[in-house]
Amino acid sequence: MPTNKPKAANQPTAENGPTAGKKRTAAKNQTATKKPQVTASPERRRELLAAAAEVFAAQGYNATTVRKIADAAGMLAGSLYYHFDSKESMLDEILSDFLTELWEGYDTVLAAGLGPRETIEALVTESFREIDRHRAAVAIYQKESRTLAPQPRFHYLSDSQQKFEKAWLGTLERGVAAKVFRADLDVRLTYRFVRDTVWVAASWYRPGGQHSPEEIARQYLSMVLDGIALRT
Amino acid sequence: MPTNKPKAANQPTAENGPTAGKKRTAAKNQTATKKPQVTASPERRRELLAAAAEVFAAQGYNATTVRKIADAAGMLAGSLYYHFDSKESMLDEILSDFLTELWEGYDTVLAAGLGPRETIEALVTESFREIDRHRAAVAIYQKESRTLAPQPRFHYLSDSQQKFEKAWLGTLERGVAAKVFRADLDVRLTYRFVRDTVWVAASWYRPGGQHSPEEIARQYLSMVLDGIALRT
DNA sequence: ATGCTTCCCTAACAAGTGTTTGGTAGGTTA
DNA sequence: TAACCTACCAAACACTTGTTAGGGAAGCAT
Repeated sequence: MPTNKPKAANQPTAENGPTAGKKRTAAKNQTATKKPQVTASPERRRELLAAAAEVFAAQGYNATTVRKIADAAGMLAGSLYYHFDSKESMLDEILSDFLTELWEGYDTVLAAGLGPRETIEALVTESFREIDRHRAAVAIYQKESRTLAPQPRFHYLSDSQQKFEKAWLGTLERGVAAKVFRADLDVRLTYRFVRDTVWVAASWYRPGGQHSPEEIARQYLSMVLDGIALRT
Repeated sequence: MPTNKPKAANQPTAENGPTAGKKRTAAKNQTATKKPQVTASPERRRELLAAAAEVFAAQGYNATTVRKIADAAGMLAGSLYYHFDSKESMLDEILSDFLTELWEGYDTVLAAGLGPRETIEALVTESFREIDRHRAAVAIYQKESRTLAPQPRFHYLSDSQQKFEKAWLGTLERGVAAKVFRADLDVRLTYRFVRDTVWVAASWYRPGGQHSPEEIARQYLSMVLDGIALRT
């Protein structure tokens, strides 16, 4: 499954033509297990991934060279390949680790059988907690997910987005039906607004700031649920 | 779009000179008019910039090669340099053009002497109109502004952000003082939420969709001002 | 015809890209 | 002691990147 990578840089340029490849891959491909190092300590691995995530989040994935990552980790570029088999697989691991943890939290909330309003409140709070814990990963997800999702390797991003939409949209609709939320608002539009605002917070949130995730969630929910206008 | 065929080439570069030194002409200073082509028709220039903006928005600035831009424009990479003197200057022109137009609209609104709530409404509506007209530029701005702003060349991005914050925050505070907005919400947090949600819309908005900019603004304002919860 | 201008192409260059190969210091085990 | 494994470095390789020279076809003015 993770074996053959299209070597050079992708590209949908219709015809790769006869002039394309220069016989680069020197018939090395036979032993299936391409995994380079499984023996490595998982701790060092996580350290390196954390370093990489910071750089990815700060500079963007494409603008980040493996040499910058290695620099941040205090080693040389080539040495990274003892731990990971490509730059892309680092990104992959960062994102899938994050999403796995995220959905653990979400699924717990969704299985709790709360009412619509309480579900929204719990989801938002949980989201800000995830931002607190995976700031870098969330920022990367925000910036790159749209470009990555079409790639087969990152198909789980699309899956996640669909699950995401289903959970939020479903809750909103349930709330409208239960006369907990207003019926005159476009549910899909509302969903987009809510979703975006929550996650964009990763771009300005700094852990250890003056607002805890719970406080931010409280303020945000107050705004979205009750509005900022003063009732008269 | 006529796909360019001339992708053969790729010659073996006679000697990969170990004489690496040879610093390229940095020429970073833009002290005076160093424009390479002023003679070019401004119309073609805008066409090319529009094409570039689309690719930048879709793939990200760093992930976009000048060859992709040229492809989208139906020409070859080198030909772009007849119109622009660098890839960066294309980005520069796209962003500064957008911001110039944006502030024309904003300044008009701010000078109208409206009340706090009406000012917010007008700003939001104006923002969605700008998204409608400069979707690509807004998307680029969203993705890259944080990385670009520190660079001297893009210092106007920081300026704009400060003006932006001043206008929005000022209006919100004015509204709180006038008892038009709630006093128990953190104004700075509210500002961030509102700002982000408005602009992130550029990532999903498609002109010609089922919602006009004005309709989106209306829905959004309804949510932020009055909340989505049903009043009982 | 000539020259000039506009706009693009061909072909290259040098620096930078992700990745591979071979080596090796230091620890652990036999 | 030797063999072995882990985690890294040094140096390259194959390709892509932004950018530049030189040239040439088409149009216009002289």
